[in-house]
Amino acid sequence: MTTIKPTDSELEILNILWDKGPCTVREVHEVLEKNKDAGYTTTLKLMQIMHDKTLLKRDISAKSHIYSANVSQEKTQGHLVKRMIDNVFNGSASQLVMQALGQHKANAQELDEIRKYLDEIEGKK
Amino acid sequence: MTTIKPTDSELEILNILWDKGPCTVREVHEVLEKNKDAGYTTTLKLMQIMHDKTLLKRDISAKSHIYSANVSQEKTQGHLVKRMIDNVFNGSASQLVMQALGQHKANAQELDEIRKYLDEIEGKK
DNA sequence: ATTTGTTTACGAAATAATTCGTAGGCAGTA
DNA sequence: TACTGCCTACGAATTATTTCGTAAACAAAT
Repeated sequence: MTTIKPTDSELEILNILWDKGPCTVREVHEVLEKNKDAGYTTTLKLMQIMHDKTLLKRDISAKSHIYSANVSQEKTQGHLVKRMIDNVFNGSASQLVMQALGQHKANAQELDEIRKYLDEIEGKK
Repeated sequence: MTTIKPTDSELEILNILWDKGPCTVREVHEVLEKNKDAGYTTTLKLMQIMHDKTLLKRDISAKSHIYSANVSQEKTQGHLVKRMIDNVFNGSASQLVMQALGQHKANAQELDEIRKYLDEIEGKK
């Protein structure tokens, strides 16, 4: 089993690639720069390392290499949530759910979605 | 604003202290040993560092110092969940909730608790 | 009094993550 | 051709985290 455990910096980059699709280092870097200041080669190096770890794949046929995520957003989110349930909530998903809802007030539509999802789960039993 | 961001090792120790209350290093270490092997002084050092960071407080009146958590479990869980919502789920708590429920099948009782909690939230509007 | 065991403190090695300087390649332009 | 700008690769410094060896203090037991 492959354990997906990106660092915070890696996650920032993955988020950009999930959002925008395949990008050059330059494009990723420009998005990152909006929130923090880091040198271009720092971003480059990070993405190269992520490629080594197979978190990213790349197309090097052109001069500017094109990187894209090699792990799905859903699977990564799933892994991270599972880790949090185990390490922070002693295995209780419902505890996490309640903390999440308490933390960030969801709107009525979101709450409905969740209800529907609960029905779905319960229906399957 | 104090940002609570314990590392994985620190979280293991906090979990023990939240569970058992104030403990000596020895007591914490014995629990840790069940799951991994690490030297006693490693645990000691970690707890000293956590004390420096004010994650723990301690009573040094006796020879064996007594450590306890200096951050509440609830608040820490809250911070970590918020971080995850922001960094991994683009601010959508409901996305996290659904991933959590998909990840770890909750039992009927847990689902009920969640429903009740949803009602509570909605009732307040 | 000496030994034994348990404790803390300290320092430093080992590992992991982040950052960036510099060099070399290559394309476009003066 | 020579200059400029942008790209990758590489190596290394920096910072954070984890690990542990060793020494000193102290109490209990021999």
